[in-house]
Amino acid sequence: MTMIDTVHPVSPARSAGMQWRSLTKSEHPRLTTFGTIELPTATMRFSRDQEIYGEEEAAEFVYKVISGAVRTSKILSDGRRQIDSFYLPGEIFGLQSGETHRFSAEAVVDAEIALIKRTALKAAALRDVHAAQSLWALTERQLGRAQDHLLLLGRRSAQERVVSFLLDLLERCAAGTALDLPMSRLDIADYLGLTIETVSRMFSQLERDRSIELPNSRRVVMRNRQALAELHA
Amino acid sequence: MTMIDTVHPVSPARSAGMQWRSLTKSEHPRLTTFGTIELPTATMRFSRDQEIYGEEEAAEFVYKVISGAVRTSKILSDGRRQIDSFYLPGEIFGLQSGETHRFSAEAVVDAEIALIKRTALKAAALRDVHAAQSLWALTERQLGRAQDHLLLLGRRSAQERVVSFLLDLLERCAAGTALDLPMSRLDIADYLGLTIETVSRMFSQLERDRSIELPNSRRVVMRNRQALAELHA
DNA sequence: CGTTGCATTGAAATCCCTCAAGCGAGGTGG
DNA sequence: CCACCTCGCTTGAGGGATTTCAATGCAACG
Repeated sequence: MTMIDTVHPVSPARSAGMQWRSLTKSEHPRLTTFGTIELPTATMRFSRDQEIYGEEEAAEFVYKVISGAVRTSKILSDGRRQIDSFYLPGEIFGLQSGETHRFSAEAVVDAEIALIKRTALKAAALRDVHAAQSLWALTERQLGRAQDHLLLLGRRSAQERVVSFLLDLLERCAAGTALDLPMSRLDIADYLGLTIETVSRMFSQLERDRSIELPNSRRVVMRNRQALAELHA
Repeated sequence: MTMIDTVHPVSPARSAGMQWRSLTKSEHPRLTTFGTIELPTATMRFSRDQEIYGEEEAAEFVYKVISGAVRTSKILSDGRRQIDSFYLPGEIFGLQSGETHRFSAEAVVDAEIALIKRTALKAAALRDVHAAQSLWALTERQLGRAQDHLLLLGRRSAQERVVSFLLDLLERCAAGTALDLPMSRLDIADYLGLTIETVSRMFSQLERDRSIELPNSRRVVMRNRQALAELHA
Protein backbone atom coordinates (compact mmCIF):
# COMPACT_ATOMS: atom_id res chain seq x y z
CA MET A 1 0.00 0.00 0.00
CA THR A 2 1.44 3.31 -0.99
CA MET A 3 0.20 6.68 0.10
CA ILE A 4 1.76 8.44 -2.77
CA ASP A 5 -1.07 8.06 -5.22
CA THR A 6 -3.43 9.82 -2.91
CA VAL A 7 -1.31 12.91 -2.48
CA HIS A 8 -2.45 15.97 -4.33
CA PRO A 9 -1.98 19.69 -4.03
CA VAL A 10 -3.68 20.98 -0.94
CA SER A 11 -5.16 24.31 -0.07
CA PRO A 12 -5.24 26.11 -3.42
CA ALA A 13 -3.84 29.58 -3.13
CA ARG A 14 -6.52 32.06 -2.25
CA SER A 15 -4.81 35.41 -2.52
CA ALA A 16 -4.11 36.81 -5.91
CA GLY A 17 -0.42 37.47 -5.36
CA MET A 18 0.53 33.85 -4.89
CA GLN A 19 3.23 32.29 -6.90
CA TRP A 20 2.88 28.79 -8.15
CA ARG A 21 5.92 28.43 -10.29
CA SER A 22 7.66 25.83 -8.21
CA LEU A 23 4.67 23.79 -7.22
CA THR A 24 5.36 20.21 -8.16
CA LYS A 25 3.58 17.08 -7.21
CA SER A 26 4.99 14.04 -5.52
CA GLU A 27 8.37 13.23 -6.95
CA HIS A 28 10.30 10.23 -5.79
CA PRO A 29 8.71 8.56 -2.80
CA ARG A 30 10.98 8.79 0.21
CA LEU A 31 11.02 7.34 3.66
CA THR A 32 10.42 9.95 6.32
CA THR A 33 10.38 9.54 10.09
CA PHE A 34 7.66 11.05 12.25
CA GLY A 35 8.78 10.44 15.79
CA THR A 36 9.55 6.74 15.79
CA ILE A 37 7.29 6.08 12.82
CA GLU A 38 8.91 5.71 9.42
CA LEU A 39 6.69 5.79 6.36
CA PRO A 40 6.94 6.51 2.66
CA THR A 41 6.05 10.10 1.88
CA ALA A 42 5.54 12.33 -1.08
CA THR A 43 7.39 15.61 -1.28
CA MET A 44 6.11 18.93 -2.53
CA ARG A 45 7.78 22.21 -3.21
CA PHE A 46 6.26 25.43 -2.03
CA SER A 47 7.45 28.83 -3.07
CA ARG A 48 7.94 31.79 -0.78
CA ASP A 49 4.73 32.90 0.98
CA GLN A 50 2.74 30.10 -0.54
CA GLU A 51 0.06 28.69 1.70
CA ILE A 52 0.50 25.07 2.74
CA TYR A 53 -2.74 24.85 4.62
CA GLY A 54 -5.29 27.31 5.96
CA GLU A 55 -6.68 28.08 9.38
CA GLU A 56 -9.69 25.92 10.22
CA GLU A 57 -8.92 23.67 7.29
CA ALA A 58 -9.37 19.92 7.70
CA ALA A 59 -6.06 18.41 8.77
CA GLU A 60 -5.53 15.99 5.94
CA PHE A 61 -1.77 15.78 6.08
CA VAL A 62 1.13 15.97 8.46
CA TYR A 63 4.26 17.68 7.20
CA LYS A 64 7.99 17.58 7.66
CA VAL A 65 10.35 20.25 6.43
CA ILE A 66 13.04 18.85 4.13
CA SER A 67 14.52 22.18 3.15
CA GLY A 68 13.55 25.80 3.54
CA ALA A 69 11.39 27.08 6.37
CA VAL A 70 7.73 27.30 7.31
CA ARG A 71 5.69 29.53 9.61
CA THR A 72 2.33 28.89 11.23
CA SER A 73 0.20 31.89 12.08
CA LYS A 74 -3.17 33.27 13.05
CA ILE A 75 -4.65 36.54 11.91
CA LEU A 76 -7.14 38.69 13.80
CA SER A 77 -10.03 40.27 11.95
CA ASP A 78 -8.25 43.63 11.84
CA GLY A 79 -5.12 42.16 10.30
CA ARG A 80 -2.90 41.76 13.33
CA ARG A 81 -0.94 38.57 12.90
CA GLN A 82 0.69 36.31 15.42
CA ILE A 83 3.20 33.75 14.23
CA ASP A 84 2.99 30.69 16.40
CA SER A 85 6.11 28.94 15.28
CA PHE A 86 8.80 28.59 12.66
CA TYR A 87 9.77 25.18 11.36
CA LEU A 88 13.24 24.38 10.07
CA PRO A 89 14.53 21.35 8.16
CA GLY A 90 13.85 18.16 10.05
CA GLU A 91 10.95 19.60 12.02
CA ILE A 92 7.38 18.36 11.86
CA PHE A 93 4.33 20.57 11.67
CA GLY A 94 0.61 20.25 11.11
CA LEU A 95 0.42 17.25 13.40
CA GLN A 96 -3.01 17.15 14.98
CA SER A 97 -4.83 14.63 17.05
CA GLY A 98 -7.99 16.51 16.11
CA GLU A 99 -9.56 17.04 12.74
CA THR A 100 -8.78 20.65 11.91
CA HIS A 101 -5.80 22.97 11.85
CA ARG A 102 -5.84 25.89 14.22
CA PHE A 103 -3.32 27.93 12.24
CA SER A 104 -2.45 28.52 8.68
CA ALA A 105 0.97 27.42 7.43
CA GLU A 106 3.02 29.14 4.76
CA ALA A 107 6.45 28.70 3.30
CA VAL A 108 8.83 31.39 4.61
CA VAL A 109 11.18 30.77 1.72
CA ASP A 110 11.03 28.24 -1.09
CA ALA A 111 10.69 24.96 0.70
CA GLU A 112 10.62 21.27 0.13
CA ILE A 113 8.10 19.50 2.32
CA ALA A 114 7.41 15.83 2.93
CA LEU A 115 3.72 15.01 3.36
CA ILE A 116 1.94 12.08 4.84
CA LYS A 117 -1.74 11.45 5.35
CA ARG A 118 -2.76 12.13 8.89
CA THR A 119 -4.90 9.01 8.80
CA ALA A 120 -1.80 6.95 8.02
CA LEU A 121 -0.15 8.19 11.19
CA LYS A 122 -3.33 7.68 13.15
CA ALA A 123 -3.50 4.15 11.79
CA ALA A 124 0.09 3.50 12.83
CA ALA A 125 -0.81 4.79 16.29
CA LEU A 126 -3.75 2.43 16.49
CA ARG A 127 -1.61 -0.56 15.51
CA ASP A 128 1.33 0.23 17.72
CA VAL A 129 1.17 1.83 21.13
CA HIS A 130 4.77 2.99 20.84
CA ALA A 131 3.92 4.86 17.69
CA ALA A 132 1.04 6.42 19.59
CA GLN A 133 3.35 7.47 22.42
CA SER A 134 5.73 8.91 19.92
CA LEU A 135 3.06 11.11 18.35
CA TRP A 136 1.94 12.20 21.76
CA ALA A 137 5.54 13.14 22.56
CA LEU A 138 5.72 15.21 19.38
CA THR A 139 2.61 17.15 20.36
CA GLU A 140 4.07 17.61 23.79
CA ARG A 141 7.24 19.06 22.34
CA GLN A 142 5.06 21.54 20.48
CA LEU A 143 3.35 22.37 23.72
CA GLY A 144 6.69 22.96 25.41
CA ARG A 145 7.71 25.36 22.67
CA ALA A 146 4.40 27.19 22.87
CA GLN A 147 4.84 27.55 26.63
CA ASP A 148 8.31 29.00 26.29
CA HIS A 149 6.90 31.38 23.73
CA LEU A 150 4.19 32.40 26.22
CA LEU A 151 6.76 33.43 28.78
CA LEU A 152 8.61 35.38 26.13
CA LEU A 153 5.52 37.26 24.96
CA GLY A 154 4.13 37.85 28.40
CA ARG A 155 7.16 38.89 30.38
CA ARG A 156 10.21 39.69 28.29
CA SER A 157 11.38 43.05 26.95
CA ALA A 158 11.88 43.70 23.26
CA GLN A 159 15.61 43.18 23.53
CA GLU A 160 15.22 39.95 25.48
CA ARG A 161 12.75 38.68 22.91
CA VAL A 162 15.10 39.29 20.03
CA VAL A 163 18.03 37.71 21.86
CA SER A 164 15.98 34.68 22.86
CA PHE A 165 14.87 34.33 19.29
CA LEU A 166 18.41 34.41 17.94
CA LEU A 167 19.76 31.98 20.51
CA ASP A 168 16.87 29.60 19.94
CA LEU A 169 17.36 29.67 16.21
CA LEU A 170 21.10 29.22 16.54
CA GLU A 171 20.58 26.18 18.70
CA ARG A 172 18.11 24.63 16.32
CA CYS A 173 20.36 25.22 13.33
CA ALA A 174 23.42 23.91 15.16
CA ALA A 175 25.17 26.44 12.98
CA GLY A 176 28.17 27.38 15.09
CA THR A 177 28.12 31.13 15.58
CA ALA A 178 26.56 32.39 12.37
CA LEU A 179 23.00 32.30 11.23
CA ASP A 180 21.20 32.94 7.97
CA LEU A 181 17.72 34.05 8.81
CA PRO A 182 15.18 32.63 6.40
CA MET A 183 12.49 35.05 7.55
CA SER A 184 11.89 38.76 7.12
CA ARG A 185 11.83 41.38 9.86
CA LEU A 186 8.06 41.36 9.59
CA ASP A 187 7.95 37.64 10.28
CA ILE A 188 10.27 38.05 13.24
CA ALA A 189 8.17 40.93 14.55
CA ASP A 190 4.95 38.94 14.26
CA TYR A 191 6.60 36.04 16.02
CA LEU A 192 7.90 38.18 18.87
CA GLY A 193 4.83 40.37 19.32
CA LEU A 194 6.73 43.50 18.21
CA THR A 195 6.86 45.77 15.16
CA ILE A 196 9.43 45.56 12.38
CA GLU A 197 10.90 48.87 13.51
CA THR A 198 11.47 47.66 17.03
CA VAL A 199 13.03 44.43 15.80
CA SER A 200 15.30 46.41 13.52
CA ARG A 201 16.30 48.75 16.32
CA MET A 202 17.12 45.84 18.60
CA PHE A 203 19.31 44.28 15.93
CA SER A 204 21.10 47.60 15.47
CA GLN A 205 21.52 48.02 19.18
CA LEU A 206 22.98 44.55 19.60
CA GLU A 207 25.37 45.37 16.80
CA ARG A 208 26.42 48.65 18.45
CA ASP A 209 26.95 46.71 21.69
CA ARG A 210 29.26 44.37 19.78
CA SER A 211 27.07 41.41 20.70
CA ILE A 212 26.37 40.52 17.09
CA GLU A 213 27.50 41.45 13.60
CA LEU A 214 25.17 41.99 10.66
CA PRO A 215 27.08 41.43 7.41
CA ASN A 216 23.70 41.89 5.76
CA SER A 217 20.15 42.06 6.99
CA ARG A 218 19.60 38.32 6.81
CA ARG A 219 22.89 37.17 8.28
CA VAL A 220 23.69 37.33 11.98
CA VAL A 221 27.07 36.49 13.48
CA MET A 222 27.22 36.00 17.20
CA ARG A 223 30.12 37.99 18.43
CA ASN A 224 29.69 37.86 22.17
CA ARG A 225 27.64 34.87 23.13
CA GLN A 226 28.27 35.55 26.80
CA ALA A 227 26.68 38.97 26.60
CA LEU A 228 23.74 37.54 24.69
CA ALA A 229 23.24 34.76 27.20
CA GLU A 230 23.04 37.37 29.95
CA LEU A 231 20.36 39.28 28.12
CA HIS A 232 18.46 36.02 27.81
CA ALA A 233 17.65 36.31 31.57
CA MET B 1 -4.43 -3.17 42.96
CA THR B 2 -4.96 0.20 44.50
CA MET B 3 -2.91 3.27 43.83
CA ILE B 4 -3.95 4.87 47.03
CA ASP B 5 -1.30 3.40 49.23
CA THR B 6 1.42 4.88 47.12
CA VAL B 7 0.15 8.43 47.26
CA HIS B 8 2.05 10.76 49.51
CA PRO B 9 2.49 14.49 49.85
CA VAL B 10 4.53 15.81 46.96
CA SER B 11 6.81 18.79 46.66
CA PRO B 12 7.25 19.96 50.24
CA ALA B 13 6.67 23.65 50.57
CA ARG B 14 9.82 25.62 50.04
CA SER B 15 8.84 29.15 50.93
CA ALA B 16 8.44 30.06 54.55
CA GLY B 17 4.99 31.57 54.21
CA MET B 18 3.29 28.38 53.14
CA GLN B 19 0.25 27.15 54.93
CA TRP B 20 -0.26 23.50 55.54
CA ARG B 21 -3.33 23.51 57.64
CA SER B 22 -5.60 21.72 55.22
CA LEU B 23 -3.14 19.22 53.82
CA THR B 24 -4.72 15.84 54.15
CA LYS B 25 -3.77 12.58 52.62
CA SER B 26 -5.85 10.31 50.47
CA GLU B 27 -9.33 10.14 51.83
CA HIS B 28 -11.92 7.94 50.22
CA PRO B 29 -10.75 6.46 46.94
CA ARG B 30 -12.84 7.75 44.09
CA LEU B 31 -13.17 7.01 40.43
CA THR B 32 -11.91 9.82 38.26
CA THR B 33 -11.90 10.09 34.48
CA PHE B 34 -8.86 11.26 32.56
CA GLY B 35 -10.01 11.58 28.99
CA THR B 36 -11.65 8.22 28.37
CA ILE B 37 -9.68 6.52 31.12
CA GLU B 38 -11.41 5.96 34.43
CA LEU B 39 -9.29 4.96 37.39
CA PRO B 40 -9.45 5.04 41.16
CA THR B 41 -7.73 8.12 42.53
CA ALA B 42 -6.75 9.58 45.83
CA THR B 43 -7.75 13.12 46.65
CA MET B 44 -5.74 15.73 48.44
CA ARG B 45 -6.56 19.14 49.73
CA PHE B 46 -4.28 22.06 49.09
CA SER B 47 -4.62 25.40 50.74
CA ARG B 48 -4.34 28.75 49.04
CA ASP B 49 -0.93 29.34 47.43
CA GLN B 50 0.29 25.91 48.36
CA GLU B 51 2.59 24.33 45.84
CA ILE B 52 1.30 21.17 44.19
CA TYR B 53 4.43 20.50 42.24
CA GLY B 54 7.53 22.46 41.30
CA GLU B 55 9.14 23.46 38.05
CA GLU B 56 11.56 20.83 36.76
CA GLU B 57 10.21 18.36 39.26
CA ALA B 58 9.73 14.75 38.19
CA ALA B 59 6.17 14.30 36.95
CA GLU B 60 5.02 11.62 39.33
CA PHE B 61 1.32 12.38 39.23
CA VAL B 62 -1.40 13.69 37.00
CA TYR B 63 -4.06 15.85 38.60
CA LYS B 64 -7.69 16.75 38.23
CA VAL B 65 -9.36 19.63 39.97
CA ILE B 66 -12.33 18.54 42.04
CA SER B 67 -12.99 21.91 43.64
CA GLY B 68 -11.14 25.20 43.87
CA ALA B 69 -8.67 26.41 41.26
CA VAL B 70 -5.06 25.88 40.28
CA ARG B 71 -2.48 27.91 38.38
CA THR B 72 0.64 26.77 36.57
CA SER B 73 3.47 29.26 36.22
CA LYS B 74 7.08 29.93 35.45
CA ILE B 75 9.28 32.48 37.13
CA LEU B 76 12.27 34.26 35.60
CA SER B 77 15.42 34.73 37.64
CA ASP B 78 14.50 38.35 38.40
CA GLY B 79 11.08 37.42 39.72
CA ARG B 80 8.89 38.13 36.70
CA ARG B 81 6.21 35.50 36.60
CA GLN B 82 4.12 34.20 33.74
CA ILE B 83 1.05 32.16 34.52
CA ASP B 84 0.55 29.57 31.83
CA SER B 85 -2.94 28.47 32.70
CA PHE B 86 -5.67 28.33 35.28
CA TYR B 87 -7.49 25.09 35.98
CA LEU B 88 -11.07 24.94 37.18
CA PRO B 89 -13.09 22.04 38.56
CA GLY B 90 -13.17 19.15 36.11
CA GLU B 91 -9.96 20.16 34.36
CA ILE B 92 -6.82 18.08 34.23
CA PHE B 93 -3.31 19.41 34.74
CA GLY B 94 0.19 18.11 35.13
CA LEU B 95 -0.31 15.59 32.33
CA GLN B 96 3.02 14.94 30.70
CA SER B 97 4.24 12.46 28.19
CA GLY B 98 7.75 13.34 29.35
CA GLU B 99 9.32 12.84 32.73
CA THR B 100 9.42 16.33 34.21
CA HIS B 101 7.10 19.26 34.74
CA ARG B 102 7.90 22.45 32.92
CA PHE B 103 5.91 24.66 35.28
CA SER B 104 5.13 24.80 38.90
CA ALA B 105 1.53 24.37 40.01
CA GLU B 106 -0.09 26.02 42.98
CA ALA B 107 -3.56 26.20 44.43
CA VAL B 108 -5.17 29.57 43.68
CA VAL B 109 -7.66 29.02 46.47
CA ASP B 110 -8.19 26.09 48.79
CA ALA B 111 -8.63 23.19 46.43
CA GLU B 112 -9.49 19.54 46.35
CA ILE B 113 -7.44 17.64 43.82
CA ALA B 114 -7.62 14.08 42.55
CA LEU B 115 -4.24 12.49 41.90
CA ILE B 116 -3.20 9.52 39.89
CA LYS B 117 0.23 8.12 39.22
CA ARG B 118 1.44 9.15 35.81
CA THR B 119 2.76 5.64 35.31
CA ALA B 120 -0.75 4.29 35.78
CA LEU B 121 -2.01 6.42 32.92
CA LYS B 122 1.00 5.51 30.82
CA ALA B 123 0.29 1.88 31.52
CA ALA B 124 -3.33 2.31 30.46
CA ALA B 125 -2.06 3.94 27.28
CA LEU B 126 0.21 1.00 26.58
CA ARG B 127 -2.60 -1.49 27.06
CA ASP B 128 -5.21 0.35 25.09
CA VAL B 129 -4.59 2.49 22.04
CA HIS B 130 -7.81 4.38 22.60
CA ALA B 131 -6.62 5.40 26.00
CA ALA B 132 -3.40 6.54 24.36
CA GLN B 133 -5.33 8.61 21.82
CA SER B 134 -7.36 10.11 24.59
CA LEU B 135 -4.27 11.28 26.46
CA TRP B 136 -2.84 12.65 23.26
CA ALA B 137 -6.08 14.57 22.73
CA LEU B 138 -5.82 16.02 26.23
CA THR B 139 -2.31 17.28 25.53
CA GLU B 140 -3.54 18.71 22.28
CA ARG B 141 -6.28 20.60 24.02
CA GLN B 142 -3.62 22.09 26.25
CA LEU B 143 -1.69 23.04 23.17
CA GLY B 144 -4.74 24.72 21.68
CA ARG B 145 -5.22 26.76 24.83
CA ALA B 146 -1.56 27.75 24.87
CA GLN B 147 -1.81 28.87 21.26
CA ASP B 148 -4.83 31.04 21.93
CA HIS B 149 -2.95 32.51 24.86
CA LEU B 150 -0.02 33.24 22.55
CA LEU B 151 -2.17 35.33 20.26
CA LEU B 152 -3.55 37.17 23.23
CA LEU B 153 -0.14 38.00 24.67
CA GLY B 154 1.44 38.86 21.35
CA ARG B 155 -1.20 40.93 19.68
CA ARG B 156 -4.00 42.09 21.95
CA SER B 157 -4.35 45.32 23.89
CA ALA B 158 -4.74 45.40 27.65
CA GLN B 159 -8.48 45.87 27.38
CA GLU B 160 -8.86 43.06 24.88
CA ARG B 161 -6.84 40.77 27.11
CA VAL B 162 -9.03 41.41 30.13
CA VAL B 163 -12.22 40.96 28.11
CA SER B 164 -10.95 37.73 26.53
CA PHE B 165 -10.04 36.49 29.96
CA LEU B 166 -13.47 37.21 31.39
CA LEU B 167 -15.33 35.67 28.47
CA ASP B 168 -13.13 32.59 28.52
CA LEU B 169 -13.65 32.10 32.22
CA LEU B 170 -17.38 32.66 31.91
CA GLU B 171 -17.60 30.02 29.23
CA ARG B 172 -15.62 27.51 31.23
CA CYS B 173 -17.70 28.09 34.32
CA ALA B 174 -20.96 27.97 32.39
CA ALA B 175 -22.09 30.38 35.04
CA GLY B 176 -24.71 32.40 33.23
CA THR B 177 -23.73 36.04 33.41
CA ALA B 178 -21.95 36.30 36.74
CA LEU B 179 -18.56 35.12 37.74
CA ASP B 180 -16.71 34.70 41.01
CA LEU B 181 -13.06 35.05 40.27
CA PRO B 182 -10.99 32.65 42.31
CA MET B 183 -7.77 34.49 41.55
CA SER B 184 -6.28 37.80 42.63
CA ARG B 185 -5.51 40.77 40.41
CA LEU B 186 -1.87 39.76 40.55
CA ASP B 187 -2.68 36.32 39.21
CA ILE B 188 -4.77 37.82 36.44
CA ALA B 189 -1.99 40.27 35.60
CA ASP B 190 0.63 37.53 35.45
CA TYR B 191 -1.66 35.49 33.24
CA LEU B 192 -2.33 38.37 30.86
CA GLY B 193 1.18 39.78 30.74
CA LEU B 194 0.11 43.01 32.43
CA THR B 195 0.49 44.67 35.84
CA ILE B 196 -2.10 44.62 38.60
CA GLU B 197 -2.64 48.33 38.14
CA THR B 198 -3.46 47.94 34.47
CA VAL B 199 -5.81 45.05 35.15
CA SER B 200 -7.54 47.08 37.82
CA ARG B 201 -7.86 50.08 35.51
CA MET B 202 -9.36 47.91 32.77
CA PHE B 203 -11.92 46.49 35.18
CA SER B 204 -12.83 50.00 36.29
CA GLN B 205 -13.07 51.19 32.72
CA LEU B 206 -15.35 48.31 31.72
CA GLU B 207 -17.50 49.17 34.70
CA ARG B 208 -17.66 52.84 33.69
CA ASP B 209 -18.60 51.71 30.17
CA ARG B 210 -21.46 49.71 31.69
CA SER B 211 -20.06 46.50 30.20
CA ILE B 212 -19.68 44.86 33.57
CA GLU B 213 -20.57 45.38 37.19
CA LEU B 214 -18.24 44.78 40.11
CA PRO B 215 -20.27 44.15 43.26
CA ASN B 216 -16.92 43.42 44.88
CA SER B 217 -13.44 42.93 43.59
CA ARG B 218 -13.83 39.20 43.08
CA ARG B 219 -17.26 39.20 41.52
CA VAL B 220 -17.95 40.22 37.94
CA VAL B 221 -21.41 40.54 36.43
CA MET B 222 -21.62 40.78 32.66
CA ARG B 223 -23.94 43.62 31.89
CA ASN B 224 -23.46 44.04 28.17
CA ARG B 225 -22.21 40.84 26.65
CA GLN B 226 -22.57 42.32 23.18
CA ALA B 227 -20.17 45.14 23.92
CA LEU B 228 -17.73 42.72 25.47
CA ALA B 229 -17.87 40.40 22.49
CA GLU B 230 -16.99 43.30 20.23
CA LEU B 231 -13.93 44.15 22.29
CA HIS B 232 -12.93 40.52 21.96
CA ALA B 233 -11.97 41.22 18.31
C1' DC C 1 -9.91 49.67 66.43
C1' DG C 2 -5.42 49.11 64.62
C1' DT C 3 -3.20 46.01 61.42
C1' DT C 4 -2.67 43.59 57.26
C1' DG C 5 -3.24 42.49 52.54
C1' DC C 6 -5.34 43.39 48.31
C1' DA C 7 -7.42 46.71 45.17
C1' DT C 8 -7.96 51.24 43.25
C1' DT C 9 -6.49 55.66 41.64
C1' DG C 10 -3.33 59.36 40.19
C1' DA C 11 0.92 61.32 38.24
C1' DA C 12 5.12 60.71 36.02
C1' DA C 13 8.16 57.97 33.39
C1' DT C 14 9.26 54.53 30.02
C1' DC C 15 9.06 51.44 26.47
C1' DC C 16 7.39 50.48 22.32
C1' DC C 17 4.50 51.96 18.44
C1' DT C 18 3.26 55.02 14.67
C1' DC C 19 4.35 57.87 11.10
C1' DA C 20 7.62 59.43 7.94
C1' DA C 21 11.85 59.74 5.56
C1' DG C 22 16.06 57.74 3.86
C1' DC C 23 19.00 53.93 2.48
C1' DG C 24 20.70 49.96 -0.18
C1' DA C 25 20.53 45.74 -2.81
C1' DG C 26 18.49 43.56 -6.69
C1' DG C 27 15.96 43.67 -10.86
C1' DT C 28 14.45 45.91 -15.26
C1' DG C 29 14.57 48.51 -19.24
C1' DG C 30 16.53 51.93 -22.03
C1' DC D 1 26.20 50.05 -18.34
C1' DC D 2 23.53 52.96 -15.84
C1' DA D 3 19.16 55.27 -14.53
C1' DC D 4 15.27 53.97 -12.30
C1' DC D 5 12.12 51.36 -9.64
C1' DT D 6 10.84 48.34 -5.98
C1' DC D 7 11.02 46.22 -1.77
C1' DG D 8 12.73 45.37 2.56
C1' DC D 9 15.34 47.40 6.13
C1' DT D 10 16.95 51.19 8.99
C1' DT D 11 16.63 55.46 11.43
C1' DG D 12 14.47 59.52 13.55
C1' DA D 13 10.85 62.16 15.86
C1' DG D 14 6.77 62.25 18.24
C1' DG D 15 3.00 60.09 20.59
C1' DG D 16 0.46 56.71 23.16
C1' DA D 17 -0.33 52.64 25.93
C1' DT D 18 1.28 50.53 29.75
C1' DT D 19 4.40 50.51 33.65
C1' DT D 20 6.31 52.45 37.72
C1' DC D 21 6.00 54.82 41.83
C1' DA D 22 3.25 56.52 45.41
C1' DA D 23 -0.82 57.36 47.98
C1' DT D 24 -5.36 56.12 49.33
C1' DG D 25 -9.27 53.04 50.03
C1' DC D 26 -11.43 49.07 51.77
C1' DA D 27 -12.62 44.70 53.82
C1' DA D 28 -11.22 40.90 56.85
C1' DC D 29 -9.29 39.74 61.11
C1' DG D 30 -7.34 39.62 65.55
